[in-house]
Amino acid sequence: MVTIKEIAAEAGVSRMTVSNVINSVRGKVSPETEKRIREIMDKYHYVPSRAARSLNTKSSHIIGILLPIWNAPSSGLLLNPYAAFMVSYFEELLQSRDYYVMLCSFSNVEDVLLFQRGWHADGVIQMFPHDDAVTRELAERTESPLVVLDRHFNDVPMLSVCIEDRKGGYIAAKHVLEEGHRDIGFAGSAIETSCVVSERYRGYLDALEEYHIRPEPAWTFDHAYRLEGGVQVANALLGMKRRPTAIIASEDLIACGIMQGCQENGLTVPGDISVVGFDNSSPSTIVTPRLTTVNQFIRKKAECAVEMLMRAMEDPDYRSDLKVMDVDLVKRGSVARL
Amino acid sequence: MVTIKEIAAEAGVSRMTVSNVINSVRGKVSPETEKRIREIMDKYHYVPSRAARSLNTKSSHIIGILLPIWNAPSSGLLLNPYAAFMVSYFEELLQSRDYYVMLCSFSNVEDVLLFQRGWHADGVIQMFPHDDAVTRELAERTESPLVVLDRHFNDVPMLSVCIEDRKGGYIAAKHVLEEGHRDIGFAGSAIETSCVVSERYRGYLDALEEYHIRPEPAWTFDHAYRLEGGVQVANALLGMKRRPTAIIASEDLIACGIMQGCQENGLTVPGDISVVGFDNSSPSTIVTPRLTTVNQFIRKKAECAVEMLMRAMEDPDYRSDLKVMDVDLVKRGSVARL
DNA sequence: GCCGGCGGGTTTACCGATATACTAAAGGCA
DNA sequence: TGCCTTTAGTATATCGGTAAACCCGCCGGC
Repeated sequence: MVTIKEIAAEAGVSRMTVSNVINSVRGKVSPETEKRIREIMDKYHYVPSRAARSLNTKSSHIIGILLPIWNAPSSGLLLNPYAAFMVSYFEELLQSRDYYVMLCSFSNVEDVLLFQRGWHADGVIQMFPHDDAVTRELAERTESPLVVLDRHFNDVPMLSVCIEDRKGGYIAAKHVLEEGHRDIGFAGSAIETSCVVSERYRGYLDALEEYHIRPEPAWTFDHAYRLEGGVQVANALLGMKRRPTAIIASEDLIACGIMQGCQENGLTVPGDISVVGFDNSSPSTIVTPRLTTVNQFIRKKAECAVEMLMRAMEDPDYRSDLKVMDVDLVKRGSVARL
Repeated sequence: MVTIKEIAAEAGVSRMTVSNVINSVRGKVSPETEKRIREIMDKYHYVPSRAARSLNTKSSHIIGILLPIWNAPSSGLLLNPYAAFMVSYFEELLQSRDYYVMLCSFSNVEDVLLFQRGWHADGVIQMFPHDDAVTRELAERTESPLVVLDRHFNDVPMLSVCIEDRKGGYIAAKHVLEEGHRDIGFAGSAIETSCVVSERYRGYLDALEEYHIRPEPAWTFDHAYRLEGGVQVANALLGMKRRPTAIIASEDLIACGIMQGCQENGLTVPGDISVVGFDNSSPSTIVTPRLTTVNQFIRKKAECAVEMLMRAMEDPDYRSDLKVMDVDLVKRGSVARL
């Protein structure tokens, strides 16, 4: 593997001159010399070593994507379609700016600090902050700029990109209300502990209140995790004397589970029950009927997070900000007019 | 940020002694000295710099995951659920061995070489080799061990992990044959150009031949890409005077599209038409009825690829190998007995 | 004629670790 | 006692770059 030394030797200049060519330092190298050096670099397909570079410049060009490990191994976050989209967008946006994505699964804050110190990551992004204590500690102790998705604390300086969760819950419920539904349930993964879910739930309550409807406690389903959680909700629904005519789910996958559970037991969607999802992720178009869902602009969210990170990397005073991204409703086939 | 120098100074030893502690070199440091040094390292939360390390050891501990860019940006590979699983498993398996996953999207071989040279990646993994010319060139020019998924050439030394695609196509078709079907179609994304798909197609033909059935050309659908491709196949099916009673898809998402297209037009699955998918990826459990599909052991495949890579990194002579992973059929609800 | 500035370089030190070779003291054995 | 081996280190060079300071010739201005 050819190094800057060999290039310099062959060009008959010092290494520093080659370095100046690499970094396009203006007014340091004559056009002829530059041309000569570039030709030699091309000839040997020379690429400067990132490791050697980062040693001096204190900039590794590595961005860590933090993937929390929940419990079992291979509970990998990427298994969530929304996360997979996110990572994919991050990779694209960052690589185009010459930053590279390194994945880092972690179970506690110490793991992250180890990662940051070891790789000298220029920045890190945390997705799915499921544990507030961890997120808070991370925000306080991180050694390079951190952008957190979907969570923000006002009492700690931190950079966050969130979405209008409450509005999302609201427009989902409002939509079914406008379609004539009055008996509306809610199914969420962790209404109590997950801030995202509780906000969505509050939005749902807001809409009901607007129509002077008191929510029926039996129709609020907590701890409905992923597809199976949705199926269980459907089973519970099936056993009820009086059922809601519509149900709002805190995530698409839960909505899909509800649809599946209903359809497998003779209830049609949206004929017997209307369902609204949240995220507009890939499952929402796969099911039949396609799912009406609250759309997050994932791409814009990713762009926003990257912008924040880049700015924080340049400006050491930029360590506290919150961007809240809008949401809208994608009407597809899972809601019927009553 | 504290470095080895400060640790050495505080411990009153040379940096080399600290280095020996870090690397647990036996018989180089007395137990007392080691204890003292470790305490100081802990006190400062010292973590050795990977960049500095890799400069000398020629081992960066970076593994690149190559994500081909097909055409438009954000055609990101991770959007494919199978790919997301794979990357997630790689990340987990590699990090537990102290190797870190760096994502690298690329549109040509030159991009990959730049990546490898720049980061001194210890190894790279290519997923979704859609272009044989690129894969071949990559295998020839790669600068660090390369493991290719789902593609192998016998005339080039290369390390590959494939699956029994032909067997997969065969058991899918055989299953519906055993269930009494005789009019069986096939829908694939790129039968001609994608080796994976063409093998699956051949397996399908094998099964038909075993039952002395001549395939009906009108029931072979090529260029059915992703969900929409499947929907289009369904639409084509709907317009036919004589329809197959079952259809084998080369990927789950296509199968889901077929199901959706049929269900939206009054055809029931599996009542009117049976569908078999391929991959056993997340969409297969989301749809109703759940999809009968050919299962790849994705986790095992990932483990196998990682083992190969590790071995190749140790043994410079290990540069040609092919592992073919088994497949089986997951019977769910999308196939009816005729 | 002298000084300052600029273009186009070079020299030297350093980033944070490791490899290699070397040393000094202690222990084993004849 | 002398020689060899082992233990526990140190010294120095090096990995592949970059930062910072310095150098030199030339030109323009006063």
